[in-house]
Amino acid sequence: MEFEKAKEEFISAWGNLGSNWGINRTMAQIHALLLISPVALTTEDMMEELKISRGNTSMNTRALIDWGVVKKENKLGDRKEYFVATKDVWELARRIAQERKKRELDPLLATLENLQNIEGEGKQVDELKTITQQIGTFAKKADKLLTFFSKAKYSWFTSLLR
Amino acid sequence: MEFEKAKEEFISAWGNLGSNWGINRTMAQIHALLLISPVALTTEDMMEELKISRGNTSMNTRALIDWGVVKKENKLGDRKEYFVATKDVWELARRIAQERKKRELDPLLATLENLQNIEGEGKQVDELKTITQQIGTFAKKADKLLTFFSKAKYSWFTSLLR
DNA sequence: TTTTAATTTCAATACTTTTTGAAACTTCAG
DNA sequence: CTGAAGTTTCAAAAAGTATTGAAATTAAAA
Repeated sequence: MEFEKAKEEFISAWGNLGSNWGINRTMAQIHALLLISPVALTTEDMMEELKISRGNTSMNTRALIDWGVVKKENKLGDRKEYFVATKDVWELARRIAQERKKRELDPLLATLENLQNIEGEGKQVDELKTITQQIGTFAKKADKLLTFFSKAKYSWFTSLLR
Repeated sequence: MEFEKAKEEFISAWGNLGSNWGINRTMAQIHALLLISPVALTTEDMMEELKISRGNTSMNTRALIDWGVVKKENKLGDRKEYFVATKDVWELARRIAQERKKRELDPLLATLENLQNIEGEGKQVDELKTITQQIGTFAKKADKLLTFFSKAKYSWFTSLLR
């Protein structure tokens, strides 16, 4: 396969994966572009490659920096900002896990906590109590696992498969 | 907390969680409603409780059935269809993992496979090759793990935490 | 078979999210 | 300080997604 074609395919695949994950398409595409670039890129470079506006580029590189998967770089004697992605896939997975835990699991746990003391009795109440309790137990385990995951070494992940 | 209030909170929390996962809000809310209901519900029941249209209810219960987390039930001498959710949280987690693997990981693996033979040489090509290869390795491991997960017993999951 | 209850489909509409682009802002150099 | 290069913000527009509601379909009952 020709290089340009392969590059497009990769960027598009990463964009798709992102949008299934609640990460917006452009953010994922910028990330893909940085991942495969051997050098740091400027806002202009990204705008040009992905045909997106300056504003969009700015917002989404910032979001990537917030996720901790992209860093700014400066070059001496150059006023522009340059961006590079963390190339380590394991590190990337950890960051994503961490961020999603923060956004999804933590609020769920808080709500379930809040639902602890449901008043009244009867079948309906029992059912609600049972389910929230079960989900709570499960979510706490998932939480622990994700916390561990986001601090673990790659070798731990690999060893799970044996 | 009063029962009605708790019920609303739970349905709303589940709906939120869903929409962070690329599952639409209504689908998740119907699911929540069925999860906490001690009896099977009809389309009418769900429409009324969630204030949604007949069409919406129909589409989303069908989707839940496709995901394998809701089942139809019939009552003798009653023409209506009744719906129940799988109440087993572990079973639910497995189904979701399975479905998401199918939708996200499998297509990514296919694309990476497709990107195997990139023509040309130079830094850019090398970088693309390196990254796709790394992601491929990681994705294959994640795939194995998810496959295992979606077939495993709850006790396996629990034992991970020790 | 015909009638009637229930369900599904889908074009139109409402709603949500993303993207643009230009103005405001920041920062550095002269 | 002033001007130029670069970056960020945000209201408005575009694009994408979900929801409605009524017509079409299906299936049980009479």
